[in-house]
Amino acid sequence: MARVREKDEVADREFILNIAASLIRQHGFKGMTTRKIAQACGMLPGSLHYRYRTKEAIVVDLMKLAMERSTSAIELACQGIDDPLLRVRMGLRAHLETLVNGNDIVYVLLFEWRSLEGQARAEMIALRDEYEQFWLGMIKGVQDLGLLRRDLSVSLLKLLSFGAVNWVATWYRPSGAMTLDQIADTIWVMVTQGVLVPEAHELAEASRYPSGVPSV
Amino acid sequence: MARVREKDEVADREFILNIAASLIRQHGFKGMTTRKIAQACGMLPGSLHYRYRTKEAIVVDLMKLAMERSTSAIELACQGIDDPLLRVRMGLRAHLETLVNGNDIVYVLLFEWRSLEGQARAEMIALRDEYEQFWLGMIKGVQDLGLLRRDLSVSLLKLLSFGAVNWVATWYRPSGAMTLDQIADTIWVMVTQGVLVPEAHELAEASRYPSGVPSV
DNA sequence: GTCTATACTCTGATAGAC
DNA sequence: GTCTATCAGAGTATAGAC
Repeated sequence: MARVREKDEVADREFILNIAASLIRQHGFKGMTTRKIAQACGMLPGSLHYRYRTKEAIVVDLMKLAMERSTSAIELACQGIDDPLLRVRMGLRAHLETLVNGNDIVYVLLFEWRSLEGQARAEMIALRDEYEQFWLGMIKGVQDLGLLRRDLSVSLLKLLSFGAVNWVATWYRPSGAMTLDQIADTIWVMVTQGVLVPEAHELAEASRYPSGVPSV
Repeated sequence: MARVREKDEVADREFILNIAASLIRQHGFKGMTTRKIAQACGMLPGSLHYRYRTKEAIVVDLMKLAMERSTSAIELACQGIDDPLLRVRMGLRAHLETLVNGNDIVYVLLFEWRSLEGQARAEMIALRDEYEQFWLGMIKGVQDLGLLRRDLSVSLLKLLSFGAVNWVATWYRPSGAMTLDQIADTIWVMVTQGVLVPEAHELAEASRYPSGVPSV
């Protein structure tokens, strides 16, 4: 009996949080109201307040769920793969998929954590850093094989490729011309080998700012 | 007399919009209140309402200003440069600089346009598309020289590199370890030549998803 | 665990004096 | 062009019945 109850609790939690995430994505944190969540869940505001005592508590729980989902999706995708290069490629694809194909929970985690303040915000930043640390480890696996250019900062590469991937969520539509596989493959080619034909690499390296350009 | 007045008007406009952008970046569109803007401008709410009849009108004007600034910064940076490769490199650097070193106006344009609804939203999307079209032209200049890999979509490359650049605004701090020049150069190397040593390009190309991985 | 009813606060916007 | 004063609505959160 206790087990059945527990299952229902979890299901309700995800149901509520999915709706909350969708509303936050549409209207932002301040634009999402507890009334709207309750209504979409078929409850009245007072009932939702029984589950979550404050609006902020909903978002904190939502982001924890997003972190769990994202991390486990990547771990699953990399399971049993030893080649560090392929691990990154698989992880990148898994990250992209949970971001755009799951629901709005991961999107909210990545784009709306600034909405939180004080303690809740610090907590989220810590969780996010942990997640990015995970990525850093994967990239370092490639570095340890001596496959990374030595003139580039690893943590900067992490942030830049993270940006290319996460930004996809701002424009991707399932009905669009590009499939997720095409996008993931193009990111992979761009980041690992660059977008220029090999013959042009020298030209790109040689391009220098004209004199007189102020340093930014 | 009329000229002096006009100068004051423009100055006031930018003053108000800078403050509004800063507040939106901190609290989101809904979290920014007209009262807060007025207070930070040393006005009372009624006075601000005389300048902008609705809250949405403030944001629309703000985004128009952001677009003007961003476009003119890039045009200035590319002025007199013929090499398409260098044009992109200079434009990218200028875009990055107005995004993180100017003030919060361009940030709000790129990250908060979803806050708008209806007519105002459509207007902003049109302006943004125009801006991205400008970038597409620059990238096509490189393609016309035959320097771009032919297996990649140009508009996808635009979106992906746009993502890598724009995401910088979410983590960059002027006091951080990286200078803007370092960041811009690393983006350039990553996007044009890739982050792997040339010897590893073959490995990256050869890495294939293991069988049994469902297509996403 | 859900409902009803409500207290309290903040918000965008307005009207009219100066 | 700025101020004072204020309205009507929406927001979070609460208290207590069921």
